[in-house]
Amino acid sequence: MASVSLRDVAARANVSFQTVSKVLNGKGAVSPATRQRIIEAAEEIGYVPNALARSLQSRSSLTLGVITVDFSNTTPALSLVGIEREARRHGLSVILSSLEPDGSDCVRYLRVLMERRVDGIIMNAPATEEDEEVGRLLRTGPPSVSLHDIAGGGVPIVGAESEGTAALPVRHLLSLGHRRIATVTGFQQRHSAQQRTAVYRQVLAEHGLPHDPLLVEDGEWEVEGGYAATHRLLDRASDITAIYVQNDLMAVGVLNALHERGRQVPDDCSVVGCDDHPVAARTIPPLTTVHMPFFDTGAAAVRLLLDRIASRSTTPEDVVLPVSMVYRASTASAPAGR
Amino acid sequence: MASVSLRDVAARANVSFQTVSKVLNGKGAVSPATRQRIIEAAEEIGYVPNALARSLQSRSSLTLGVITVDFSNTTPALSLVGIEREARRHGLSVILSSLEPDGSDCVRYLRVLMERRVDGIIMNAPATEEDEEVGRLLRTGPPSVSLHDIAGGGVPIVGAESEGTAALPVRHLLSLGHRRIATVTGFQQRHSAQQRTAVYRQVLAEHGLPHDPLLVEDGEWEVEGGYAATHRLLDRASDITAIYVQNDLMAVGVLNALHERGRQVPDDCSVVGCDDHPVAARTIPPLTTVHMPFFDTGAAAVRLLLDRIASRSTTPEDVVLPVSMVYRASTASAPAGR
DNA sequence: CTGTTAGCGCCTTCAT
DNA sequence: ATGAAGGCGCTAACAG
Repeated sequence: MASVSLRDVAARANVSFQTVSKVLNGKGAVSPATRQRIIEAAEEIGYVPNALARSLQSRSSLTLGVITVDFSNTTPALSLVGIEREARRHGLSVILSSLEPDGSDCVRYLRVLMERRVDGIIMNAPATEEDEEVGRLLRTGPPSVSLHDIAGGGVPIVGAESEGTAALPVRHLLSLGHRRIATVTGFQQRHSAQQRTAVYRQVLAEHGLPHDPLLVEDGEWEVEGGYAATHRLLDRASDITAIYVQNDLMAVGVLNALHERGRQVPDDCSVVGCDDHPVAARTIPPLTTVHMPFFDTGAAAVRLLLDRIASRSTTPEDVVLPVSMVYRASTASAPAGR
Repeated sequence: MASVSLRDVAARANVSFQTVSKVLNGKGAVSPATRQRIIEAAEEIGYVPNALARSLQSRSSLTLGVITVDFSNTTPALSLVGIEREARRHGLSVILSSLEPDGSDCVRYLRVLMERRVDGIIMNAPATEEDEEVGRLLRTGPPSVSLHDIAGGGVPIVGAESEGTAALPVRHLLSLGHRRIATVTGFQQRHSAQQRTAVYRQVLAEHGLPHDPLLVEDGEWEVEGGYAATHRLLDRASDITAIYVQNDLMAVGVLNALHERGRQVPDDCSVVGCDDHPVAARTIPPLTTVHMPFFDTGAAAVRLLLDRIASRSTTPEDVVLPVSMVYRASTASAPAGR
C-alpha cells in the first residue's frame, strides 16, 4: 500500500523514470529489451499508476459528475445506470451526488464537483428546475447536460418527447370511448407534471371535452399519493370511467384504491400509467402504460456531454427520445350505458 | 474556466502563493489586513481550489469507491443512497461503478478505483461472492467493507441479520396454522438465497415438518420469475396454503399468478415477502413482509469503513443489523379442513 | 507575519 | 533510444 511510484519502478529497472512513463503509456520508442525489463519491474513491485497525478498534469480527470434526485425510485435509478454504463464505455468514472428532496444542497455539490475538476456534469434534479444560482453555475462551469429544465437555459436538455408522453395515453382512452377521464398528476410544481396535465387538457379539448377540475388530483408521484388521490376522485366524481395516472408507482396505489372501492379494472374503470416500471407488467391487472426510455436518456446524455466536451460547442442542442404505448390489461372500452 | 490557481490569487493580492494557501485553509497566522485582501482577490477572480492537486499532496482523495450490482432494483439503490448520504456527511465523494450481471468486470473496476486512490471501497456485489481474485485485491488494496460475502474472507461484512430474515416469516406462517408452506427462492447461486432456504428448511424441521422438494422453486429474484415459479408450484403441489417469497419483487409476480389461478389471498393462500419494498404496501392485497434495513446498511458500511481507515485496524468485525416483520393483509390463518 | 525551499507523481518537450 | 529539465496546483516545513 505504500504507494509505489514511477521512480520506484525506474530504480528497479535501472532507467530514468521518464522512460518508464513512456513504456507504461506506450508512447515514445523504447528498445524491446528495456521495455521488457520495465514491465517486469512494474509487475514485481505492484506498480499502480496514480490517476490523481496524471489528471493534474493532463488537466483532465476522466470523471463525470452526476447530480441526481434520490434514486431509490426506479426511474431515476435507470437513468443513472444508463449514465454510468455509457460513461464507463468511454473510460470515464462517475462521481455521484444525490440531492435532498428540496434540492437545497445542489449548489454546494456543484462546487465540490468543480473543485474535483470533473470534465462534465449531468443533472437529473427536477427540484432545481427554477434555481437561478444552479443555472448560473452550470453555464459558467464545466460542460453540462440536464435531464430537466434549467433556470435561465443555456444547458442542453436530454429527455423523452414530452408531448407524446401525455397525449398517447389520453388518446388511447378516448379511442376506447371514454369521456369521463380523470388524471392523477405528479407533484404539480414540476414542469413535467405541469406539461402532462396541460397536454391532457388540450387533448380532451380537441375532442370537445371541456376541462373539469373535479377530474384532476395531485398524487405527488408516490404510491400512497396515488391511493389517496383516487379515493378523493371517486368521492366527488363517481362517474369517471378511466384514469390517466402520471406514473406507474402512483398507478399501483390507484389500482389498490379502485379495488377497495369495488371497481373492477378494466371493466368498471380503465387505468393507464406512465414509465413502464418493472412492476407494471405484474400488477393486478397488468398495467397499460407509456414506456419511457430512462436508461437510454442517461446514455444519450453522456454522449451529448462528450460531444460538447470534445467540440467545446456551446449551442444547446436538445435531444428528444421517442416514447411508446405498452398495451396490457388495465384498459378496456368504456362501459356501455353512459 | 481557464483554471485560476493559487498563484493567480497571490499575484492579485501581492503576496506569495503559499500565504494564500494558508489563508484559504485557515492554517498559519496571517495579518487580518492581508487575509482580507487575499479573500477578496480570490473572490474577484473566481478561484476554485483544485482538489486533485490537494489530494496528490495530502495523499488522501476524500473519495470512496463503490462497486455495486445493477441498482435499477430498489433494494441495492437504497443501500447506495445510504452510502452516498453518509459519505457526504463526512465530506467524502463517491465514485460509482455498477457491474455487469455476472460481475466479470469487477476486477477491472477495482483497479480503476485503486488508480484513483480512493480512501476506501464498499462492495455490494453478490455476483462476486466466490471470486478469489476480487477477494485478493480487496485484502491487499485500500480499506474495504462489503455487504455480501467475500471469497477468502478478511473483509468485514455489514448486513441484516440473516437467520431472522428467513425465520421470522416462516414462524409467522407456522403460527397461523400453515403446514404446507412453499418457498419461492432467490437465485440459488447467491449465498443469501441459500441461507434463507436453509433456514426455511430448518424451521420447518423444528416443527416436525419434513423437507419436501416439491415446495421449493427458484424465482431468480425477479417479478417474472416469481410469477412463473408460482405456476409451477401450483401445478405440482396444489395443496399449499402459504408461500414464503424471498423478496417482494417476486411476491408481486406470485400474487399475480395466484390471482390468475383463482386463489384468494390470504383466504386460500397466504403470502409473505421480504424486503419491505415501497410497492409492498399497496399490492393487492398489501403484502406482509420482512423489513430489511437497506438504507441503514449502506450508512453503517460507510461508518465502519471510516473507522477502519482511521484506525488502520485490520480485524474484520462484522456489523449485523436487526430485521422486523411488517404485518399487512396477505397472511391469514390456514384454511380449515386441511 | 511572510516568503523560501521541497516535494506529491506524473507528463512533455528537448537534448544527448 | 534514453535522460534532463520544467511544470501541473497544492501543502508542509522552516527560515527570515
